[in-house]
Amino acid sequence: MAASPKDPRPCSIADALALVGEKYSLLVLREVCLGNGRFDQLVRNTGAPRDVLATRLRRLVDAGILAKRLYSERPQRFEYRPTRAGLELEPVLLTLKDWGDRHLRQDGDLPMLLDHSCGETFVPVVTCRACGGEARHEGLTARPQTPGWTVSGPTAA
Amino acid sequence: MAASPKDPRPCSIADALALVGEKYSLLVLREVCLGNGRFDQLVRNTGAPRDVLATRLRRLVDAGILAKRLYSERPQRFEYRPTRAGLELEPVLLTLKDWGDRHLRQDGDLPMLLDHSCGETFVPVVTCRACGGEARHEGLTARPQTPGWTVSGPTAA
DNA sequence: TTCGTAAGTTGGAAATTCAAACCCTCCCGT
DNA sequence: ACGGGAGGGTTTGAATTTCCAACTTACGAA
Repeated sequence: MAASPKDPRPCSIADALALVGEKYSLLVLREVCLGNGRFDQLVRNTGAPRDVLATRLRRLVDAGILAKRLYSERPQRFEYRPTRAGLELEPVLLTLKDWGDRHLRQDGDLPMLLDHSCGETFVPVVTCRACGGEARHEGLTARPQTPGWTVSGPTAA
Repeated sequence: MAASPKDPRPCSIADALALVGEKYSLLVLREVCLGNGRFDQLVRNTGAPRDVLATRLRRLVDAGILAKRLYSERPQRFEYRPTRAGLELEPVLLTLKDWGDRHLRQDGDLPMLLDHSCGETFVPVVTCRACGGEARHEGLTARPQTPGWTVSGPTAA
């Protein structure tokens, strides 16, 4: 069956959000990346209801973003850890955190700081792999690859 | 009233997701950043139901992420555009798109390419503002600023 | 034996989502 | 004047999800 006229734009952002865009999923990933991968920790730290958490964890494991690891037999107890693919979502968390730090809080009451191995406090900058320059909206041009899906020129503020 | 024992971890990621983490919100931002800011374009390109879209748009405007702009009086017609704060969420979209491109598609069937002003195809890299090095999980140490909220050491794959 | 911990599952009420239809204002062609 | 059609929503009612509390299972400790 072909694309119906009501299909949305084909897009990797949409596909990614279909996996990790549900409520709590990225908070779960945050905790797991912080090393807090046990069920009860995830409940406490994310605020997710236990049943929703169980559903999210199944989905993230199925998607290959998290892996379940046994940390105790008798009684059997598991903990969740990020896979390679999960760790590669960390840049999304870092840029989101930075945005929240800058726009949703005044000044210095940041709930968490990150130290980089270079010795300084970590602040993320998104750069171009080719030239190393910081990504700016005006420097980017979208080129849709699917016939029928266009964009409407640049958007100035 | 103090923090009840069931409050989740204070976190800018959580705060950011409370604003833009609902279904369709980031897709709306994507379209608006592409210059497709009209209601019917947003319906078609994101797939959001019209009522949900109206709710999301109100929220994003209230949050100062989008602004409503009149592009025609008589009949009055509006279009939505990103504010400065909205544009600053673009790095989140860029890193999410890159993750989706790399993990959710095989090979070269990418639905959209970005050209950078340097002349090359744009691929995002998240780097440290201080040293310029690429952000890697092992190079980052989380330092929670709120008493009672800890992390459990590094997480290796 | 009873308590406590960890990792879920279950049941039912409450909140959201969805699709389709509807509304209102205007512009246009005849 | 009349009948579309476009654009930007709102309304309605059914289908899904979410939420919360309680329950379960499997152990280890006192």
